[in-house]
Amino acid sequence: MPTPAIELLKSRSLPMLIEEEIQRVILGGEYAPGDRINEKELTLRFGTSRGPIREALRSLEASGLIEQIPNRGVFVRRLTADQAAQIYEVRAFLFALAGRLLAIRATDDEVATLRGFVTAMDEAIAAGETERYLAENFALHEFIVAHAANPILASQYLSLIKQLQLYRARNLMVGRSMQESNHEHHEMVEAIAAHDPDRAQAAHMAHVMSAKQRLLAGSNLA
Amino acid sequence: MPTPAIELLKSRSLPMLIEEEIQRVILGGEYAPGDRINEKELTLRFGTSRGPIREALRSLEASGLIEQIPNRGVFVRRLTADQAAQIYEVRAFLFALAGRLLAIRATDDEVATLRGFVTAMDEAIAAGETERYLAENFALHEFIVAHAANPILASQYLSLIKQLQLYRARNLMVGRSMQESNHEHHEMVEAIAAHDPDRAQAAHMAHVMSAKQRLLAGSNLA
DNA sequence: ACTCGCTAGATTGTTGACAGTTGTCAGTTA
DNA sequence: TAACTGACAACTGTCAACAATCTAGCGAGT
Repeated sequence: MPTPAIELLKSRSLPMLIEEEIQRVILGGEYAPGDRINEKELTLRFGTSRGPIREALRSLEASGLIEQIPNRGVFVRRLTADQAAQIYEVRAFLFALAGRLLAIRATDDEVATLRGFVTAMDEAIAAGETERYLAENFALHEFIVAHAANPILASQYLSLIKQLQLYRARNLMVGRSMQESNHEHHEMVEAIAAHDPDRAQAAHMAHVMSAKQRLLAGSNLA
Repeated sequence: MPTPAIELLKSRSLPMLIEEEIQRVILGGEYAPGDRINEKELTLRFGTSRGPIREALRSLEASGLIEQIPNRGVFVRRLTADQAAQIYEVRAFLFALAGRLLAIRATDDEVATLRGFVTAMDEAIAAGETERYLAENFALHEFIVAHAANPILASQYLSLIKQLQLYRARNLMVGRSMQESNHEHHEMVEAIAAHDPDRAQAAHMAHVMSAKQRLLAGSNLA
C-alpha cells in the first residue's frame, strides 16, 4: 500500500520525507531494536524506488537510529543499559546548558508557560493520568531546549532523545517517581524565573541525573 | 583521475569511503564554505557512479558539514560567528563532562601521557613552533575525550569539532594566547591527576570558554 | 548422527539512462 | 540602454536493470 500523502508534499524532497516516515516507524516500535530492515519492503510501503530509500537510511544511520553492516543490510540500533546510561550523562550536561541559557534570557511569558507545564503535571499526578503527565513532561523539556536560543544545542539534544527512545526499559513512572520528578521541575522553573544561571544549571543537571537513576533502578527490577 | 586506493579498501563499503574522502576535501579547505558541490564532478574524481556519492552526501548532511537545498544541490555549510559561538558553548559543556569522567577513572599511565602533552606544548611555545603546539593541543583534547569512557560523548564532541573547522576565522594564537591556553591545560591535567571531578569539570569548561573568547576576540579584529 | 560443501534464492551494491527543474544567455522590445 | 522573454544547457531527482554477496536448505561423505 503506497502512501499517497508523500506525493502531495513533494515540495520538500522525497528522501527527507521517507526518512521522517522510517524514523516514525522505528520510534513507534513497529521495528524493534535489532530487527533487520529490508529495502525492498520499504519500496513497496512507500511506492518508490530503492535510491531515495537508501539515501534516507544513510541519514538515519548518521543520526544513530540504525546500523549498517556492509553486504548484510541495516538493523535497528540496539542499546545496552550502559549506552543508555552514557546518553543520560551527556543529556544531563546539555540540558544543564539549556537551563543556564534560558535562565539568562527568559521572558515573563516564557516563565508563565513553564509554570503552566508544572501545574498541569501536578494536576495529572493528582488525577492519576500517567499518559497526560508524560506528554506534559515531554513538552516541558522540549520547550526549555527550544527556547535556550542555541540551535546546535537543540539539535544535539533532540538527537539524544531519539536514540533514548530505542531503549524501552519502559519508564513506567512507578511509585512516587512522578512526584519526585515534578518536584525537580519546580526547582528548575523557579531557578529560571529567578534568572539565576548557576542554580538553573545545577537543577537541570540534577533532574536528568535523577531520571537516569529512576530509569536504571526500574530496569534492574526486570 | 579515479582514486585506485578506494578499490583496495573495498572491504568497508564504497559510500563510507567516499564520505570520508569528501570530508577530508572539505575540511582540507579545497571546498570553501558556501561552495556548491557538483555530483558529476565527484563521479569523475572517484571513478564511481552518482548513487554512492549521493548516499555519502546524505550522511555528511546529517553530520552538519553540508546543506542540501532541493533541486539546487548541496553546499558546504557556512558558519556565522554566532553559530561558532553556540558550538563553543555546547563544546564547553561536553568537554567538562569528559574532564569529570576522566578525573574519576584516570590511570597513572593516562595521567603521565596527559602531562607529556602539556610539557611538549611548553617546549613548543619556548621554541616558537606554533604548528607543533597546535598538533599537541589537538592531541591532548582528543585524548581526554577518547579516554572518558563514553563513546556517545566522544562522537558528539568530534562532530562539533568537525563543524568548527568550517569556521576559519583562523585561530592564529596571537600574543600570549598560547601561554594562557597551556596554563589552563596544566590546571585541567592536575585536576585529573588529583582525581577531583568537580575541579576537573570546572577547569575543562573554563578552558573552552576561554578559547571561545580568544577566537571571537581574534575574529573581531578582522 | 553429524559435519562439510554445494546449489538456489534472496538481498544488497552499483550502474547508466530518463525526466523534471533551475540557471543562463542571446535576442527582442520599449 | 535597460528590462523582459524564450530557448538551451547543466544539473538534480528518480528509476529499473545488472553484478556481487550473503543466507538457507539439501545432500553426500565421514
